[in-house]
Amino acid sequence: MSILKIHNQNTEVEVGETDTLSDSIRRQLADEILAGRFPVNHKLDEQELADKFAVSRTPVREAIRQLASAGLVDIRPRRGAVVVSLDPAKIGQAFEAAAELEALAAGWAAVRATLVEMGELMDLYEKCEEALEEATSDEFAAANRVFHDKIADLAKNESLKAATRLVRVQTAPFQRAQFQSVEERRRSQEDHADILSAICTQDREAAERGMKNHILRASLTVLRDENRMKSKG
Amino acid sequence: MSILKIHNQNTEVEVGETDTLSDSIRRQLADEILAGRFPVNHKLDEQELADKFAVSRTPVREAIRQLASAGLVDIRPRRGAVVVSLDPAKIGQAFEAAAELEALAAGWAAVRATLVEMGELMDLYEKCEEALEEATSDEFAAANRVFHDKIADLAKNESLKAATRLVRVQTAPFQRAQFQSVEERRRSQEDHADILSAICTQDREAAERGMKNHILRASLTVLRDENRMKSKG
DNA sequence: CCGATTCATCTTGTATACGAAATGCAGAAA
DNA sequence: TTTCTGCATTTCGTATACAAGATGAATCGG
Repeated sequence: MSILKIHNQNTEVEVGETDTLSDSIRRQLADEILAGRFPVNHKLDEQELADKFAVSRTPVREAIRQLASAGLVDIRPRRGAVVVSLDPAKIGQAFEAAAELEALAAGWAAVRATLVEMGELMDLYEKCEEALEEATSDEFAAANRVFHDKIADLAKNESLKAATRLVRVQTAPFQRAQFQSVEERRRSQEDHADILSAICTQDREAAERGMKNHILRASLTVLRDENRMKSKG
Repeated sequence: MSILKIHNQNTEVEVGETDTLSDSIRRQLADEILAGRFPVNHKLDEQELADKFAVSRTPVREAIRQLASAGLVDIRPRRGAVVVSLDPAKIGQAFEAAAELEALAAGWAAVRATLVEMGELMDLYEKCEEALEEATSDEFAAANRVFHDKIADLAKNESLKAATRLVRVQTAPFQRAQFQSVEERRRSQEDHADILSAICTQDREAAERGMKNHILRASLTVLRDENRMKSKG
């Protein structure tokens, strides 16, 4: 039942009481990969990482295996694990899929959310609003994520939520850069307003459409930036 | 030639060439769980399984971790892993999500498949046709799965395919019983015909609708059977 | 000069050992 | 009788040891 073992809301990655070393290392490695601190196709040497974290190879191995399940690394038997190469085609597919899955969730949320839950979603929308101007881009990104997660909750389908999480991992490395500009945040928040109102009026179609457009638009922004970065240097 | 094979003489462990022991054990455990040979909430004792497969705890541990990532077992740190309990609500959600994801895939397949690929899909359809009458229910189920997998391929989106796979794991235990009756196979094959023709005429809407109906109808059949089984025994 | 082969080395996969947390039970206290 | 506590046992998490495949360089043959 607790697939939500991973609470990423706090930025701290300390070892909790109930947590195991493997979990801690998995989180730290995931963070590093998603932050792009490992180059693509970088080989993850078990012994090297064990030394780095001052543990034995065992928890490192387990962490790497879990990262492979999450789609962050690729394991070739007896030849080690490498950070997955996210070629543009795959990235595009991930955003495309994410748009559909989150749109589906928004649609279901529109017809399944209770009034109380709508209120909660509004609260989260306002949290984003507050983070619009003054907060750091990471803080806004966090508020943004909470908003989206809430919608996934309101869809009331654990399987869809799990699927969404799976896909979102692929797109995560690129969303980091998204909210650098206040402009982009404002556009994003406008979309959120549309989606929120669609959900609160139980307008399923509008919710779906709004979320799909929201993600596709953001995807295009991100991918264009990515391309510009590449061609520049 | 490998000592591993000699070592495993007395067991059922099959070691492929590229495969690792962990992989082999993961597959076998997954099969057993999906076949319902482990009761729900059954605790997976690492040492016990290690003895059963005549290996050490290490590969068993890795296998269990991967099963957890696949959503088949639930690991509580320091308290072991148990086969997940699939309460009816969760199962329903899984079918619901599967219907949407596969419908999405069918829709994309309709507008993205090449003529050659349509031909290949037709071939797979006919494989199902052949398996309709004479084959065992497991054989038909296999052909059925290949057909669905092909559609997922034709959607040309790796992320969606991965998401579909994730969700399908949850529904797999129940699809086993589905094709026991020839009647049910015929209904299923009728649906396939509709979906196939929609894809081959590039009718996206029809493909989506057909697939969604197909899966929802099958889901209802399965779930009703499940309920009957329960109330009877 | 270039390619294939062999051997040394490195890395992964698996086994085993050990410490620590969880579980279960017995016995005491209320 | 019930519940709490303390201990013994079990099982898990991690460390370490060992075996087998992969990697790469040096050598040999063309």
